[in-house]
Amino acid sequence: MDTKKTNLSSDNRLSAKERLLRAANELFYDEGVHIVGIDRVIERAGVAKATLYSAFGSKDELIRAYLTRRHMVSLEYLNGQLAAYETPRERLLGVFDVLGKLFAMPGFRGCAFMNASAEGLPNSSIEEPAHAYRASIRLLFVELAKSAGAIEPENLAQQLILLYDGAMVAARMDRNPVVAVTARSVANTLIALAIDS
Amino acid sequence: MDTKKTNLSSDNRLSAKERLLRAANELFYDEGVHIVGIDRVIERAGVAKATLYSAFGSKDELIRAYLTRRHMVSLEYLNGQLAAYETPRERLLGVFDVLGKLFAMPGFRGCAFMNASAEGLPNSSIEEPAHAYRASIRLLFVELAKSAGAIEPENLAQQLILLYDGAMVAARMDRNPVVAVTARSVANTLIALAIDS
DNA sequence: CAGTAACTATACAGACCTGTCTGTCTTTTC
DNA sequence: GAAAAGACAGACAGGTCTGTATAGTTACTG
Repeated sequence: MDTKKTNLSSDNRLSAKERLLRAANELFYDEGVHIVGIDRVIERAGVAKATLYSAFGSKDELIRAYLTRRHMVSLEYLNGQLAAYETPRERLLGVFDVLGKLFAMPGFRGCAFMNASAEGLPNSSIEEPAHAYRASIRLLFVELAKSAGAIEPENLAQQLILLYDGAMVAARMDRNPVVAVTARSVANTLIALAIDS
Repeated sequence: MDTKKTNLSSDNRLSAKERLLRAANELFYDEGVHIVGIDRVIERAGVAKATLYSAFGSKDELIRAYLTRRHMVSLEYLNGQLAAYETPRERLLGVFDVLGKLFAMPGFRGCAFMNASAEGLPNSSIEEPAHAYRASIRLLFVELAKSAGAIEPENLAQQLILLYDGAMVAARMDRNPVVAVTARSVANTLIALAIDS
């Protein structure tokens, strides 16, 4: 009836915890985990403050849950997109096609894990999900490099991660989504050198 | 007499404004512009709060001054290091040698401009010094690429910036300073392809 | 229908933040 | 030596933040 608030994060059919996670995802990613306060999250989620604290225990734990969720969703999305490519070599390049799409999306604000990590104190509890995410990305590149027949898969993976991170930074800070094309082209060169030689 | 506090930022021979800038540089870089409050800055600088506000007007303006100073110092350091190399081509590679040194320094916490940008709201006043810094880095790469005889200097510069940013991110997030070597080696390949062909 | 679990709304404590203001001390300058 | 300028310490206002506590409401369940 009262479909006045139409955003997903306050859809009453969803559990309070789910609405909180969605609201956290939107606000934390758009504005930063530090600037956004608890009150804004519960307001968007349409949830009482006590519910948040009974579900997550602390804001810190909510931030970690937001990052963990984002880790899962991002990897599922990436793997889903890569499934459309036929060979490991095409999938390696496909990563940069996916990046190009992400960069062009409205509201793109860079890598959530880089941003959250830059906001937190050194050795904060945020670093753990950030490391987990980076380990997953690295594993993806290493496995694909192996399957593609790279002579030194770890080395090729590290090179491609450089391009991946670099494209992320340039897309965010220079507001230049086209950098994904440059990264893809360099990746193509490096892959050829790592496989054909 | 009371040389109890021996850190540079409270050296009484320096002006209050200079001590504030040094204290801001240490604290903002180490812990983040958002987490560090005015009180900690003035305490480390050994300066009264009113002095800060008469010199800078606001915390935001102090942050911008910190970034502007850091922009100048970083570029001077980089150019100084590069002067030891003989050819433009060596200087292009030399950038990654300098990065390697930076990454290995104790207290390295990534790029101050990336960090500050990630902490600020979208369209915050922090973005301006960040953009200025990135423009300077881009100009450096483009000029060197031109001098080195690259066929498409802008293209080579963009490729090397990808490596530069990527190395920054990996050094910070993966705590892996050795990534500068990988970046340098890829840069060498790309430079050869952009010049020799 | 009674009881339980979960949620809402709201007020509050305690800490911390930026920025202003008052008043004192020191140093420089005429 | 007197006046003026600048820096000092510290209190304060007004706001925000996290997290807790209280009390009332809804919804399910045996």
